[in-house]
Amino acid sequence: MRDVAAAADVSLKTVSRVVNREQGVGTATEARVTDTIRRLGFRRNDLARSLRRGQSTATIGLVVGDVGNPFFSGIARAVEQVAHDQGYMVITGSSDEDDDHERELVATLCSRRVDGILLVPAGRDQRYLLPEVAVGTAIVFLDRPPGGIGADAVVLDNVGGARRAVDHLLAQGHRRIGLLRDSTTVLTAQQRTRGYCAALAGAGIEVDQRLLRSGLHDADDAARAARDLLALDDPATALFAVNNRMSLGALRVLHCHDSPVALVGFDDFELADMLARPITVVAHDPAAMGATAAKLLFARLAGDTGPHRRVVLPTTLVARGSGEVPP
Amino acid sequence: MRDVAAAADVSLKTVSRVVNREQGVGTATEARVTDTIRRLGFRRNDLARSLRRGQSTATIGLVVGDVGNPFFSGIARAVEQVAHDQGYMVITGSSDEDDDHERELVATLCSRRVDGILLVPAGRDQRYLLPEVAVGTAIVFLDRPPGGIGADAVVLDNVGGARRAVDHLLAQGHRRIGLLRDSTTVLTAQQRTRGYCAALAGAGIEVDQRLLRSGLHDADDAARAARDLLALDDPATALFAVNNRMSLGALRVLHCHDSPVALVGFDDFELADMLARPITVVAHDPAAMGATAAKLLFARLAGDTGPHRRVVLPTTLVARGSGEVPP
DNA sequence: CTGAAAGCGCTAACAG
DNA sequence: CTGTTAGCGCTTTCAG
Repeated sequence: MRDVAAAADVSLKTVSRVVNREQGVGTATEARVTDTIRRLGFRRNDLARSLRRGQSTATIGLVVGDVGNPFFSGIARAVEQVAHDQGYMVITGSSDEDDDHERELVATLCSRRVDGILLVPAGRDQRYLLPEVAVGTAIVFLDRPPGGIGADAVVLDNVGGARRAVDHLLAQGHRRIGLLRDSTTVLTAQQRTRGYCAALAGAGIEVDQRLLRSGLHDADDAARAARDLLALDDPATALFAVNNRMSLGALRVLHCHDSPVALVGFDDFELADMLARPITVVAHDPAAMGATAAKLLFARLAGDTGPHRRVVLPTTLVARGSGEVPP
Repeated sequence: MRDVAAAADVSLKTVSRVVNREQGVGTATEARVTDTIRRLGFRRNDLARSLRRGQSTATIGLVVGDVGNPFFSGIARAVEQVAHDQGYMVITGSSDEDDDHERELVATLCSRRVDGILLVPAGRDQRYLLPEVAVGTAIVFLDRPPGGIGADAVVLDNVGGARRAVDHLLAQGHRRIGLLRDSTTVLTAQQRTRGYCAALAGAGIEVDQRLLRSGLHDADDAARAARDLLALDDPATALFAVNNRMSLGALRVLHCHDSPVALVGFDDFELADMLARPITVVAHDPAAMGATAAKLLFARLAGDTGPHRRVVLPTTLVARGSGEVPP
């Protein structure tokens, strides 16, 4: 900028005015400066700008479990869209559902002075965020509510959705319904398990611990667990998968299984309706979740200081076949 | 930092030393400073740090067509992983395959002084990047080679992959093979069309322009075009879809079509093998592409000044059924 | 309409 | 082992 000023024979401030389209620059001067800028290939340094202005880096952070998972990439896409409309960029990080990794990502984002953070928490305790909140960083939770602190959150009706899924299986006459779930620490898995238990309780069925498989990290784990459940002395006749990866594993097993086994999965799939055995799911809208959370964040950045809000998005049971198999 | 220095009764520089774990601070002093930092909730401002050090913001930019598309989110995930290993974060942006949008995103990234950019170009001309390259920003192209400038690139064997796909259909006896492709400006679509034409030429078949459908922006467009092709007086007996969205549209049509029509698509799908009509695809590895490109970028950032490299990743034809249907 | 000086939060270079 | 000074590239404040 100094170089531009020297070359155009004006003061630094004048260049700054031109760059920022401020008023009060003579047309001739402006033309000369604009020209010099182009000639020298000058580009404003937004780092320095943010530093000096002391606020708004026009950047928000997004921490999800894994951008490679369509659920999260759907969120990411929507967030990016809203951010772009506001002139913001987004730094995305995947926590791999790991507590420490989550904290590390958040810390880095804060060090870079992002204006706000959209967080899908992996851990159960986000008290580590208290200093950041105090400093004024806006934070909105996605998919799972905050632990140990108050904050805005956009979540799904997990208990209700799971309950409806399992009720649906019960209505088909199933009594032995296996549960496939990932890490027990992730709150959504817990809530969906609650829905599962509530449905069974509603039908007067006691939960058989052997039908509950936890700590499954990926589709392969889920597939192994599904095979297990179908090989029990008193095997499961139906499966409830708490998320898309669990469903994927289950699908892989059921696809090669002779006697039909019922399956309902949480999270929808792109090709769900065109499968050999179209899968019945608890569907919801990841993009709506991302967009809602992002809008909430920008409302906070715009000065909204109302009480913490919790938005609960609905889920719908979409019957496609795999859930309508009798025992 | 000044506050910490004052509160701990040391100089600014000493705090800086502690924060950066530099040598030469008395254990007692260090403890005092560390304590004060925690007490005051101090966090180093990486913006100011980057500004002062004059290099490395430890951030790279990634511009893709649409993070919501599994092809791109697979890339994003791999890029993020490599970046994280290097202590970098990544700012991701979706161009929506729009030329202007691409330039705007790149400009913003440059203003933020990212150390490097991974770019899936939407447009055909990236000469606008010349000033950035001159300034030292590292740039690696993904999926499509640069236009008008020299730069590293990681691409697929598009012509070869498409040719094999169409050869495969020809081997089944097909003579009227429809082509579904998106924007004609996107180079990958052009190359895949070249492969299509080459295969037909190899079989001594002239290209029928009515079988070529271009400018399809999404799966819905592709579905409409596919229906058209099957409703011709002399209808297509097979379809070649140039990417996952085109395939999706075609699948949707073929799924409800009585007489079987052959289909081969470029890009693999997660559930491809479990579909009612398992889809034959030209498969490749998006994650490998992202990782390779990211590693190339970091090699450049580490000082590699060799000539521009072009890495061509292989494609494989995976026969699953939809491509093995006779006319 | 234009410019000079000060300073954002930090680190590099040099003292002590 | 610790402190002082200058300055990264920009904007803000105030004075022409």
